[in-house]
Amino acid sequence: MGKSKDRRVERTRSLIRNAFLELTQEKGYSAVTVQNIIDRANVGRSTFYAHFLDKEQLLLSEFKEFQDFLRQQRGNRSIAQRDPDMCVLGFGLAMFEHVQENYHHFKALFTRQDTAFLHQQMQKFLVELVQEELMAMPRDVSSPLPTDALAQFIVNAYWALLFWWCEHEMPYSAKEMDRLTYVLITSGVINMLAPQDQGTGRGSRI
Amino acid sequence: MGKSKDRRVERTRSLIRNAFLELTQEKGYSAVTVQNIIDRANVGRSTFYAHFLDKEQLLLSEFKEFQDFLRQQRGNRSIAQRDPDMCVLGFGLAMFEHVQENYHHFKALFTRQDTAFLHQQMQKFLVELVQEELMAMPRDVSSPLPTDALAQFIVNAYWALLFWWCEHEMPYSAKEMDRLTYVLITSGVINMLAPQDQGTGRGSRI
DNA sequence: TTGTTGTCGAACACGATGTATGGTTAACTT
DNA sequence: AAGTTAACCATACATCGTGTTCGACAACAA
Repeated sequence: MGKSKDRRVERTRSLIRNAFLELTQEKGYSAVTVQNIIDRANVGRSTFYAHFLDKEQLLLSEFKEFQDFLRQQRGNRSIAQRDPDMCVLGFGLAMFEHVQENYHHFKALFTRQDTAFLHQQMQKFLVELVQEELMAMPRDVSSPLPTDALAQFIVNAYWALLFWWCEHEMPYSAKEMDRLTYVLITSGVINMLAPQDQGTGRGSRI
Repeated sequence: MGKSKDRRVERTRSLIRNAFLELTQEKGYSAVTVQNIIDRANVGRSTFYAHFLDKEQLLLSEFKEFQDFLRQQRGNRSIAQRDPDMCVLGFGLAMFEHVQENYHHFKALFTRQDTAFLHQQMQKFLVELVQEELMAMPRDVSSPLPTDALAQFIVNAYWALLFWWCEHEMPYSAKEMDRLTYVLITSGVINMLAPQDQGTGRGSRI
């Protein structure tokens, strides 16, 4: 199971998907119409609606693959066996690397203004993942900020730098970016977790 | 000058503006149509288009007021005479306070998913302001991250917490939020500015 | 082969957009 | 107070994109 049933649906979905990505790169998401897509894909109108409810659903299905990838990366490294230096966002490096590989798709889908709602969607998803990680860590209960706010902070920091990195054509390596983001975040976070403890800024443990 | 010329235009713009804000609160931005607005405002169709090019322009004109407010707040405190504890985002506190006052408008305009492009717009604007502040500060030139990336980080941190705060019906005071955000940011930022110097987390100077 | 299922393409109803026009009235001007 | 301006209204209209429906046909699985 899991394999395709009908070669036709495979073909059609692929045609639509490619046409969509092409057009999005060319004109930006909101400028692309369903008509454009089915013209480029050479596919009947009703066929499109047989596969996707919407232009937006098509986008989200694309975006879901990225989500699955990240969720998988998170699973790969259990919290216990993880390098302490990498523990703020276990899949942070993997995220930078994946974006680097799929640079053009990512830029088309995320860089434009008209896909801003994707950012929100993405951040919401990431916040959940990070929150789970945070909750699995031993931390001061009397911490001034609740876990979800902290997660929001961390995710936004990662996303901000990821976005900047992508907009500026990736001037650093994925590893450097992950490292920079990590340093930028952790010392501040340390203070939130254990206010009495003076963070050294090079602390390897949270 | 600066005053209104015609009472009619004042009245009409106000009617449209209010109808728009009401409807946005009720249905969310994207669900509101021009037809809805002019019905609620009891205004002719052509009248609407005589004042605004677009539904989007109407939104942006609303949003521009917030921008002007922040720019003004920044101007109020010159960088030199500012309390060192407040120097990451000079207008940070003012921003939290302003959002608190216009809570419902803010929530209607920024909290929904379909206005996500406003976030981007807003962050872009804030990044420029923060970047100016950063450049006016003495800092290590060999800093690993360029100024704009750093500004992006700071703005996203503020925005993330502002957003969280607003979504959770403001569980803390504006002052507390500003303080928390400040602490969360600075110690990490210190490390970026002067890597050799070990940040203490309570550093009062950048 | 036979029945099922994906696809085609054309047509259609619907809703929203933005423009144009000529008449009406309220607000400014003197 | 009377005259002038221009903001407003109602209506109509062309346009465009959407999402649905339907009968005919072709590819698929059994």
